[in-house]
Amino acid sequence: MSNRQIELTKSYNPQEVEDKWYHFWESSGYFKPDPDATKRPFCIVIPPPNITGSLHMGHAMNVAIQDIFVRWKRMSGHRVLWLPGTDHAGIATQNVVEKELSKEGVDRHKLGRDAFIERIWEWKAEHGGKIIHQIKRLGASCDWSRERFTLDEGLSKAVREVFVTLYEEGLIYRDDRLINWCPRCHTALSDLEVEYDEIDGKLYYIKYPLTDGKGYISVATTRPETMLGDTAVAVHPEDERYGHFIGKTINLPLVGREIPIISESSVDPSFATGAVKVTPAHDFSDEAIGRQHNLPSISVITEDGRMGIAAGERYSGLDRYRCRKKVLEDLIELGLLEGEKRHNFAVGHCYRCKTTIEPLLTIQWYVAIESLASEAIKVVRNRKVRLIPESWENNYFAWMRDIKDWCISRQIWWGHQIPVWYCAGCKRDDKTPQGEIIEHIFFGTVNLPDGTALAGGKYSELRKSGMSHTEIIKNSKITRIPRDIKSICRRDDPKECPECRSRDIIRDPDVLDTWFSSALWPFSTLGWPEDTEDLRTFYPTNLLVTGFDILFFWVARMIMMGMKFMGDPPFRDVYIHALVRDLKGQKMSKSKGNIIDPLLLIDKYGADAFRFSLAALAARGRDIKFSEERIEGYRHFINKLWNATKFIINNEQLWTEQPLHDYDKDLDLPSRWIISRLASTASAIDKHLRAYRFSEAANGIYQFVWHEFCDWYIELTKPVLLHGSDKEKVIIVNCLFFVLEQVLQLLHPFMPFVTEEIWHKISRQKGSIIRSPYPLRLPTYQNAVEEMGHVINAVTGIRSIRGELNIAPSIEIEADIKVYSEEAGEIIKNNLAAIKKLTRCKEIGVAPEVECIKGSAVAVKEEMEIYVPIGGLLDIGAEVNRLQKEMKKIDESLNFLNKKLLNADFLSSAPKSVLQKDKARFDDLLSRKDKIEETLKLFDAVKRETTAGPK
RNA sequence: GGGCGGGUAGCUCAGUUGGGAGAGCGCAGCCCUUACAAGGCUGAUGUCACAGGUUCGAGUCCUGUUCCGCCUACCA
Repeated sequence: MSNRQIELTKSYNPQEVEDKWYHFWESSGYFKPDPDATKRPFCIVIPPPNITGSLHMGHAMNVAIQDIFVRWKRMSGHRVLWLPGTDHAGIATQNVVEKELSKEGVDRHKLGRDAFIERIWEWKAEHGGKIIHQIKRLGASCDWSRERFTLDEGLSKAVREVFVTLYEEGLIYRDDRLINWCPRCHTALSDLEVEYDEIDGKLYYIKYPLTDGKGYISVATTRPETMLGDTAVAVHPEDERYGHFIGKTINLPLVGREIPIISESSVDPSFATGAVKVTPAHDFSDEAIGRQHNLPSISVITEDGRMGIAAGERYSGLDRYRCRKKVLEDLIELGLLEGEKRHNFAVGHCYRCKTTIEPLLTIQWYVAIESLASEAIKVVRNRKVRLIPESWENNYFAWMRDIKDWCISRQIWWGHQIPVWYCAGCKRDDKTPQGEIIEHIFFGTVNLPDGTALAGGKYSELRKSGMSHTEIIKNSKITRIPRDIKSICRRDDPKECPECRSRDIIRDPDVLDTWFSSALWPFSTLGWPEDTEDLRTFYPTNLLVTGFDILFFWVARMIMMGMKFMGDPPFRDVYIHALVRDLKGQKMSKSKGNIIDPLLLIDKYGADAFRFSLAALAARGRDIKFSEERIEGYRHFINKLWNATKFIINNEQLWTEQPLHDYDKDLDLPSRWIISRLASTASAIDKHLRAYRFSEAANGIYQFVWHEFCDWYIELTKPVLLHGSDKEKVIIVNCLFFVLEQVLQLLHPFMPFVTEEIWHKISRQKGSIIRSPYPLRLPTYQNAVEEMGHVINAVTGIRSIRGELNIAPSIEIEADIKVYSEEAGEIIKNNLAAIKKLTRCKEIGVAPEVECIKGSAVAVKEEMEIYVPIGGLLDIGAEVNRLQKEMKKIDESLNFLNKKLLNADFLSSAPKSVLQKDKARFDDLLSRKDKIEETLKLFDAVKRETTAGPK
């Protein structure tokens, strides 16, 4: 037996222990996969957070769920790897550092590409670890020795390999198309990176005069400035108002261009004027019309969101919004603005900086997505990849069906630069070198030794004027490389053109979409393209935990790339958790100011309470409205556990540390009961976790610990500890410790810190709870639950009487229990001490025949009637009231059951088990009804006596 | 316009194959019973959105209606 002195503080103090245990775990290597190769591997890769980010509720939810799962799997005997890392987040990171630079009055172009990238690495070293540190505070048991970053050497190699392979197979190509352009970030964006927000705008009606002078046609537009690039007006072929105009031409106001009126069935005649101006270079639907009708595309807006030369001298150089104003003014002056109307419509915004997107005609790199997508659809369809909850499958399929080629080039510097070179020396078909059509636009101007200032020009000319190759590259803000220039794509950086040996090769300045590297995450982090031990062991990974907001951005693309390059999907299960919203159900966002900072919650309540709340709230497929009150409740739960531990440890000197098995035949009913209940709780939790039902798992253990272990079992041990024999005490203390240990283990995945802290307070345990075996296959004792039910009924019966009749706890009462069976009587008698203690009774009589004494309160339970004689103290009216209320309930149930049992159809078609259950219940209710009726009669007699008065 | 999810106690939400409606918080009453007042005991509260249907039996399955979210779409 132990003679250690263990002291527990009055309440649990998370701040004091969390850091300590985290360091202990990490430094002891517990987060690394178990070296035992016979264990089944289990692997999760973390959704890499953005290095510029800081932890928000979404991350917290995501990380908490993964850690619960990982810790559970680790304890269940798996060789677990949870692989962490971060994402370089091209645009976001570049924006952050650019902002920092602008405070110093520096522009990235002044700094130059290499120096700027160097600067970002410095920033990353200083601030990039912030979110990792925050994830650790949640208790995340990631293997940090394997932490990866999307711009790591290894991951970059993977990106290069994938790009070159897809390029060689023709699945990566370059094309001129209309794309979503952010004029502020100065880059192309993929369709997914555009957010559409409804805005209060205006619809302007503009008169377009016919060239033949016979009237005009009115068009409606939300963007008048784009009219400068109009190349047609479209009307519906069957529109009676306009049919006769088709084939005629318009004299485009302000520009003077003659443009045709074309017939286009996609035009809705009922909307606005029914005539649409067509600007193929600045509107996606117009681009489609333009292609169909072979219309020219005239770009009138530049990459800066200003009007270009093609917009005409009057407007060139103006910002797009200033130009809109000016166009409108000019139209008014000409009397061509017919009117304007309020109009709400959706406008695309950059998801990073919220600037209004400008559709621009540019040349970009694309991934041909169709063949990749069809494989990715297949594996979800045949459930090689399971989406959980399944309802996301529909969304997934819908998106994959309509998927468009993926624009992967970004006009920024931070990221994986595209491994493509263009040779200035190679000759084109007309024998002129390619360098003559490669155009450079400089940042500012470059002064040549002869004094001329250059703002850019064709590569060949710049070379002729004396600039070196590197000078040209360094000063280029924009490099325009037309599509017909041959590209050189290599696994190694070429030093010269493989065809003409020219050293004037220009690398494509663009970098890849960050999601391109994220798409490779599940295998690039494990070492691919090298054939590593980790890759062989852990790929395909078992589970991906993510929010639905990146289902398409990331999950779908990982599946595509996994299938393409590994021939196997990157994970088996995808658990898609809900979004965390505020109490009103609104998305948390900085602009709404409704953000709850998870770190503040951890400071205030501890990581365990916070994690437990997240788990308890994580019902499948539903958004979570988060409230602080809820955490408070779970902090109380931790405190409850802490105090139960205190009680148990107070009796530590009686703990023999022998396996409970040794006491098996001497266990009393409450002990057999609590162990049986523990066993079913453990298996229920296991079942729930397997099915990703985190809330049920959390609530199950909560219910057990608080309302069975603490409310009943610990209370029931008290009389034994006070009055029992030494042997009884030893047994019950061993049982207390046994249950506590199992409870800690069951709870550990949910609340790692407090369970580890308590685990170490218990002397028997060596090492960390983190690698202790998760409780499964615990013993259960036959009939223990049913038998304990009698004890509980007796106690609650007496307590109800006390409570409802307001008998002060200080008053000790007597009670009589009339039992219906010998077995029930035995059980009650065997546990009488406990029942007395829990009901504050000084005496309880138990017999099959007990008669109701006058002035007794009555409770009728299954298998027993309880009488509490309180003589003159009894308020007969109140007691009659109470019984009548109970009668009413019983009658209602009886009616319901009676109807059912009289129904011939029910009797013939319901399963036997249901029938039997209902019959038994009916009989029980009926006998209870009889008892209560009897009692009521008795009271009636007493009442009459009292009213009649003594003679 | 299309798709998805949801309407269950005062609030926030559970409710896995159809078989007597649950939890937490809040509320009311009584209690500092030597682990815990961040606690204990007792109690009250529901036309499971509405209307039909299938079934012996529906919160649960089907159809329609309605309200609320989210995603998606080229009404300029």
